[in-house]
Amino acid sequence: MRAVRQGRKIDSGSDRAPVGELSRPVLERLAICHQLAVRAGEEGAENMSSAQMANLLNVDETLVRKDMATVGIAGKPRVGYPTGQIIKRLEEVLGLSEYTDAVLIGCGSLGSALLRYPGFSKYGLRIAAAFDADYNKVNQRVGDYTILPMEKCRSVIDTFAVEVAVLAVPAAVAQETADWLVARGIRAIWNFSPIHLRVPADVVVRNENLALGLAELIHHLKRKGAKD
Amino acid sequence: MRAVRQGRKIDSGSDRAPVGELSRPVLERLAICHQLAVRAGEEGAENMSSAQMANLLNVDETLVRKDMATVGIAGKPRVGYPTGQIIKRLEEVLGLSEYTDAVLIGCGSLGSALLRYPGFSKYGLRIAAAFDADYNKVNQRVGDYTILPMEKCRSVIDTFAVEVAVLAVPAAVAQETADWLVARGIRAIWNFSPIHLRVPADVVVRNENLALGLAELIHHLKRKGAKD
DNA sequence: ATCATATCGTGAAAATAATCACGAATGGGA
DNA sequence: TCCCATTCGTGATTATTTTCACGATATGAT
Repeated sequence: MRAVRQGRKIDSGSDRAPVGELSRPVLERLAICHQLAVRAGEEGAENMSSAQMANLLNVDETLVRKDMATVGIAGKPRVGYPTGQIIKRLEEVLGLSEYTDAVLIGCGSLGSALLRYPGFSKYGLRIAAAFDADYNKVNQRVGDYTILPMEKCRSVIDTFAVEVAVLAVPAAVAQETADWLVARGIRAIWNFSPIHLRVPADVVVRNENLALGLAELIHHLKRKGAKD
Repeated sequence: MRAVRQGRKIDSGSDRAPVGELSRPVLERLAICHQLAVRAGEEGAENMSSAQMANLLNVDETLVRKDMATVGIAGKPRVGYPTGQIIKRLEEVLGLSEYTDAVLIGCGSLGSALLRYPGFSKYGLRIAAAFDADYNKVNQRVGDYTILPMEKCRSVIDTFAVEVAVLAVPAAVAQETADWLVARGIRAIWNFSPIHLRVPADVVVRNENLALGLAELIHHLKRKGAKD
């Protein structure tokens, strides 16, 4: 049996300085470094140099060294940084090493895909239950989950002390759903609706805005095309 | 019947200065401003002030004014910026006003969800066809599409002069699939695999890295929780 | 054992991004 | 009509992020 309580350190003895607030660029690079290290490890590499990582990240190698220093990963001259330590330490820092419980709201096509997405559990997110306001969807099975009616959401949040919600509802009801969740104790929202949510200052929102990604991609494509 | 050729301006007479390279932060804010303006417009607002947008974006209002200036949107003192013009101009700048053709590779749960996602066409991306290497999936219908075998991908790319690919294949084959696509003329990849792709310098990649988003969300949640 | 070289670590400098401060313009009310 | 409050526009300043420059250190070859 496994502890369910999220957000608690499972003191494993190797905790280092808790690392202060990390800025977005740093966090982004660290997450990518984690992936790179995992891949390198799978390919048998014991170490990675800052130059290797920097090359893949398209930044100066100094910056990678600074990032490593920020989270307390030490390298060795002429060798690099040990992949094992990169992976382990970054999983601590990025919060990937402990499970976090979440509820998923909205089981349309995107929500259903997220429910089936194996990556979540790999990255430490455990969907406690999935909900939909549409009674036609309630009781349907999606992957390992049975869709529950919104009425039951409150008790699940309370029972598991869930603080994170994955929001995949239509744009039209995204804001009101977010308000409802916040009122019921949700402290962090991973928002997949194409709406910029307005929440109290003590609630964290990450907008996974596909429109934005698309805009950025197309903008760059056009720029490149124009250039050559 | 509709023109199919993508990437061509449908000269509508209102083209302004083509706007140089926009940095990522600017692009991000503009995309959000677009959404805000759409919502405000739906609620009947003729204008938005920089202060309103800044408040929703959590930045200084000056910055919003600078962004507007960057893309050539003018406001009026005491009134603000006309929502209609914000929407129209930003759709031009962000490339949302003309259709761009794309192929979608990988029709697993995420790929299928993307195929069904109505937001794409709203934001100017037209999926020409969807492909999967798994013959069990070929000929299945997903939304409005029939999954095609990878063998047919090349001819679709050539026929429609497709430059954009949406990549939703498993991590293990993401890199090789990307290489294959690039070799066949794809110039931009919207990557949903949890892998940092390596591509030639003249190819644009946008990594829609869910693990990264999750890491950022959880990191901030922990920070907040520790603070109060 | 010593040297040459690759790579880390870090303070200084440069580049980029965001905010501040304030003048200019506009619409509404006395 | 003229003033006042509001909001835009933008140069100067500050903060943040990235790169540069260079000394320190460990490994492998002679």
